[in-house]
Amino acid sequence: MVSLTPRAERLLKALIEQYIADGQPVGSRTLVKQAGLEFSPATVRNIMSDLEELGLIRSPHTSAGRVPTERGYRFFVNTLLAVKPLNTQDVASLEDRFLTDQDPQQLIESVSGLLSQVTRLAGIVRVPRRAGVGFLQLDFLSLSPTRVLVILVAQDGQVMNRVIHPKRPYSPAELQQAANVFNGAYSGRSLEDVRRSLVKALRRDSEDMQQILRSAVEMAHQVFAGDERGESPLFVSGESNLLAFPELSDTEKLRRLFDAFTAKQDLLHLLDQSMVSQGVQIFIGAESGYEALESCSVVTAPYEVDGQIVGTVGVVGPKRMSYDRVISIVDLTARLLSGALSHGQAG
Amino acid sequence: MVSLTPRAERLLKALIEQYIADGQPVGSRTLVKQAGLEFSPATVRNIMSDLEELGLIRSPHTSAGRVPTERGYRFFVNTLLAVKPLNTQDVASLEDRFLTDQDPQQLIESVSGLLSQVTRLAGIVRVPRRAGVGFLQLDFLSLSPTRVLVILVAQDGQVMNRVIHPKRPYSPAELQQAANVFNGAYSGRSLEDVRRSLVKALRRDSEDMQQILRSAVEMAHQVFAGDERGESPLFVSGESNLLAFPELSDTEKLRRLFDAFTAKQDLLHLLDQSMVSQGVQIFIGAESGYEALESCSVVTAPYEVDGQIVGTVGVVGPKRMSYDRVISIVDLTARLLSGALSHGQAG
DNA sequence: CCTGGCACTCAGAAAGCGGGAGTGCTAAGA
DNA sequence: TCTTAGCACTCCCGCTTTCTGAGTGCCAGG
Repeated sequence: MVSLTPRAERLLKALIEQYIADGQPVGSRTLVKQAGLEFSPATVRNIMSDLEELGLIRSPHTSAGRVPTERGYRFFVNTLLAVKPLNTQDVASLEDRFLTDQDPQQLIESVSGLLSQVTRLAGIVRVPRRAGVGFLQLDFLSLSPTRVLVILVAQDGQVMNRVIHPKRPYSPAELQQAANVFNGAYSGRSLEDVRRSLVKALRRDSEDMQQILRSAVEMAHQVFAGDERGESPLFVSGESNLLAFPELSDTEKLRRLFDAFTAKQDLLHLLDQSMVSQGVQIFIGAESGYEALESCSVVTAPYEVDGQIVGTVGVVGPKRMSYDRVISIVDLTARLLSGALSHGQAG
Repeated sequence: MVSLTPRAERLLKALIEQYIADGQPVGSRTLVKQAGLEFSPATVRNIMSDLEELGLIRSPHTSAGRVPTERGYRFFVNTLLAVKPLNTQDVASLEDRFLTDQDPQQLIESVSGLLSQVTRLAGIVRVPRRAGVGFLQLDFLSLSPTRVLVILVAQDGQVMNRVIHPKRPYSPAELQQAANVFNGAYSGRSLEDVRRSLVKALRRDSEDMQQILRSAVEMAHQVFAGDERGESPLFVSGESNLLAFPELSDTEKLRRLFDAFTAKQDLLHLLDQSMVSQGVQIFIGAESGYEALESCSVVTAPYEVDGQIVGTVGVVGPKRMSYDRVISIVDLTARLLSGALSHGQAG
């Protein structure tokens, strides 16, 4: 870890803050004026020269000011950044958004929009994989003779549903019975567990299994299979906010970035990475390891249900983002979401 | 309506097709070569001059080729365009996408992604308002003493759900009973209808109403209320495809366009407009009436459930899109979706 | 070790300059 | 009367040139 004189630190901090504020390379003169430093531009130039040697800042070209490098940003967030608490108004407006009695799935999805709105960057949310959750109940509902609606409820209140087309018509009574048998057998076990049992049950296909239960198993298996290949567990909102940043307006890069938002693969990996440890994590530029994100920084924080990390929320923006503000917001959001999802929580 | 000599029509058609293909203003010489015309560039220039007077084409500047105006495009799609059927391969790949046993809601949502993939433009989908649909069944499921999951199933197989927090704990048996009573009273009626009755029931709050039914009404009312203020009924996908078109790469316009995708207000109005009549509709540039869309064309088609128009699918792209292809795709998609959503449909 | 001074560098804007694509017009030919 | 070849003209585009100003590095004096 680099160590700097207090003066150099102060200067670096001022420089980065200035650059974050207006995106222009900052020169010695402006820096002195803006930060109200008590030494001269020439001195500042000397110090900046040192900082450049350390790889913390660089000039885009000979006679421009200096710009932070990724290392500079990293040093900044690691040791210079004082994360100041959000003002109470921001806090209140965030809290408001978690007071609704929403279906948890929808609440989670809405968080990406929330984050993008308050940060004016792109918000992302990693939705929990449902496999580990407990299975609560299965219902069959006849829509028409050939179409049966299967509703599967998990213990955390998430609901999955799917229309299936059984090979022969079933009466409502038969369906009811099938559901009862099924629920009796599996209620309370984890989805993963149920899934494994189902696969085994289908393979063995034992004679002693009642016809109706086998149908239930088949149907439910379809639902699980659908869940498996299912929708991407990642939501992105507010991509268009990023168009406001000139440093991201290179069309080719922009396209790559937006493609990454659509493909979701890279982001998903990044968010999975951030699920292993608690608290806010920050990936600056190439640190993420993904080319499409090399002009961006990503700030993430995992959220929990009943003490167990199940997903991640985050924000994607240009490297020159207001880290202090963004960090506070992401952190608070993750905690509010955890609170809203955990049991024993009153509405 | 303008009327043109057959030669002029042929020329205009060739010019627009050429311009759609490569986005460059097209001059008399290239036009002769490209379209294999049997007259000379000079003649072409004369005809182009006429077309320009009619406002169908224009030069961006003195010595560039010609570019279609909106009027030109309009004439093109109205009278010159022979919508050729899609090749069987495209048809097959589209049809494939509608064969899955999906929850209708999800199927509808996925169509915007489908459209954006096959057209390489932005796909949009207007989701049905649910109020008119018939109500099928309500279920209460106890998640914890203070949290009850309400599951509402509509006759078209759509499922809405929401966690509510009743004022006092209810036993599973009570909940079951409430659901039974409720379903007995309302099953088969339209959501709109149920909603109205609920409001009335709550107001009157009659003594003869059993306590448990009243709770059911209250809970269900919460669900309906949630549905009311509910999520935006519009889905957009593949916005990033539009970044590939240089004519849309003006940052300011792009930003407006993407903001329109996020705000959804304008698009929603446009799609509602297109729901009033059947078949494909095309809005070229300013025809849509929305500033953000003035560099774009929008192609839409409504889809139906059991003969009733309930929503719209569409595509947003630059004015120079392959109208024939896009029209075919949007049309077919709308029809496949209608088929997949209508009853009596085998899987 | 700080600071004023000074020469130097270089991006970016403004200006100048072909080259070339494409036009409109005219006059001759069918 | 319609078509076509010819030709002068226009004006965008890409190129180079020039100029300016912001900012630097370095030196020498405090």
